[in-house]
Amino acid sequence: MTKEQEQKPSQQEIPQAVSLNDQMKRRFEEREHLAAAGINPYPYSFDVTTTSKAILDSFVEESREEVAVAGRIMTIRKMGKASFLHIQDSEGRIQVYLKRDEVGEQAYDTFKLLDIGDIVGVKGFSFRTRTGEVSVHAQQFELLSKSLRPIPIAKEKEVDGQKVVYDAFSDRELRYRQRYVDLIVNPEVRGTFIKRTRIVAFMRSYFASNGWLEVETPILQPIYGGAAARPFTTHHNALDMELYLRIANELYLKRLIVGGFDGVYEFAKDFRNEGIDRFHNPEFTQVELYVAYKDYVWMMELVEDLLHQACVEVNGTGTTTFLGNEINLTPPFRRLTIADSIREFTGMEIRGKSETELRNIAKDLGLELDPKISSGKIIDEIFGEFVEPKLIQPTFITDYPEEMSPLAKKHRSEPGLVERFELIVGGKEVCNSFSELNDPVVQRERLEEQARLRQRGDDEAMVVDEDFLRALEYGMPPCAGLGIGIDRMVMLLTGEDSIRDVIFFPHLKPE
RNA sequence: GAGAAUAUAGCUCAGUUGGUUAGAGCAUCUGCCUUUUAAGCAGAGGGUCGAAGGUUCGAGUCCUUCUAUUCUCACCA
Repeated sequence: MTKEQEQKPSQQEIPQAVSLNDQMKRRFEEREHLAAAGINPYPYSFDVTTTSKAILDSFVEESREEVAVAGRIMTIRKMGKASFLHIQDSEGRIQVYLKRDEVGEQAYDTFKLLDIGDIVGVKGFSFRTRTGEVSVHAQQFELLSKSLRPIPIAKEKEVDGQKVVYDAFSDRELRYRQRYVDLIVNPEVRGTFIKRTRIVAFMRSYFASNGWLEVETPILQPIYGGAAARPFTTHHNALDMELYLRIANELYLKRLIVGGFDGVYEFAKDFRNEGIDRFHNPEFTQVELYVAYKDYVWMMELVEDLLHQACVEVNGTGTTTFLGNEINLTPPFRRLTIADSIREFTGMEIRGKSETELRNIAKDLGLELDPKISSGKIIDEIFGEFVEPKLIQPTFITDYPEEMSPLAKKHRSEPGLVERFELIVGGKEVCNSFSELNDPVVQRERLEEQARLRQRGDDEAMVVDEDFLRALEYGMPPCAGLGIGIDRMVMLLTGEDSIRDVIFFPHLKPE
């Protein structure tokens, strides 16, 4: 501390880092006033006996049920010697009626110092006001936490049964940067995230009830694999080695199938060093599931059932609205091979075509292609451009070219293809699955082909993972694998149209 | 990475072809009000107009650069 600072006694004890407007200054002063009056602005606990929702749900006229609730003050209407306020807890809001003659003059004077945003505890009884709102008639109340920053006030009004919100806190940047404020002020945000948790919990119980094992595998990986993507790189100091944040956990889960588990799954944070938009966040959640002795046909049925049940679980129906379209998730979903889908939407036949022929087809369709990309990628480009955006209702696209799918097993009857499907909903990929390749010799060939693509300039092609190949050489049973993007699935089931609205703290550049 | 839009009070927004001291509603403060609910009535305070340069007698407004966000495209299982 410098001499200058020492000599200047800080009268208000306001942290320098906090920039103050008049409202904050006032609240800092109020905090001091309360403390000076012997009231701890941050006491230790409060005995809550019920919630706002429970009071409203169980209200019986004239019963004067004793309650103790706590929550954040969201509205205040002072009318001289009595006041109304709404407090908000985790379940919703309830109105509190505070009368000087009831709580005492001292307590009422303290109340008059409080602000919207403060957290209070109230003891009293439930009753219905003259205008009909079930409320708590306070007999005691106390401050539980003083709020020093003014929260954005959104006022609500019922007009013809419709709720109209005035001055809603709507600045997207502020909402994402200060999600805590967003959650306080915008109740539907809380609802979306509760649904997210319920969706994950439902999937977890669905998998567990089949006897499969939830596992954890490394996030820091010496060799990244299991998907085509650029990784984040980091460094381990003690070992002095490069490590990668996983782009997928596929290869580790398959090692566990080799190890003898019949079914394993992991809800995994994956990291991909790519662009950010409303469908991509650099870190995102994916569940991967591997089940021994099953194939991709079996997995399609599982996906249909899982998605439909998850939708019913959170929405009460099998339908949802996604990107402006009504989506019906009632099984069965349409199944279409990728070649048939391209024929349906472009009229072009890609089956059995050479790389040059495919390039010409793409050219005829008006696609400009990077000359480096090979036939699998060309098909993927055609599909992504002309087919995928048009698949609104859930559709399984199946039987991809071998080259696009180095970890999938070759098709049992179609040469050059693999047993793989993606589920497309609303024009977006929701999940990806295959009959897993378990022939170690073929797997080595495929990975070596990937290495060649990599040399040719495809920096998303996979790397040869010798330990993974060694595991396969010990023998992996036939196996079906599945990856579901949780963030997109939550978007689908909640109707949110940006990934930022289903991730609490989406990635933003620093302020 | 490219283009477009946006950035004004705590929140939501006005602000004309550049022209006195930058406005409104809510929030805040003071006073009144013991069943209100977008409570009400009377008064008051609150702004480095995203940042930095420039043009001009004069810039919230025009120009340049920068920053962030949003949207579109590119990238992207």
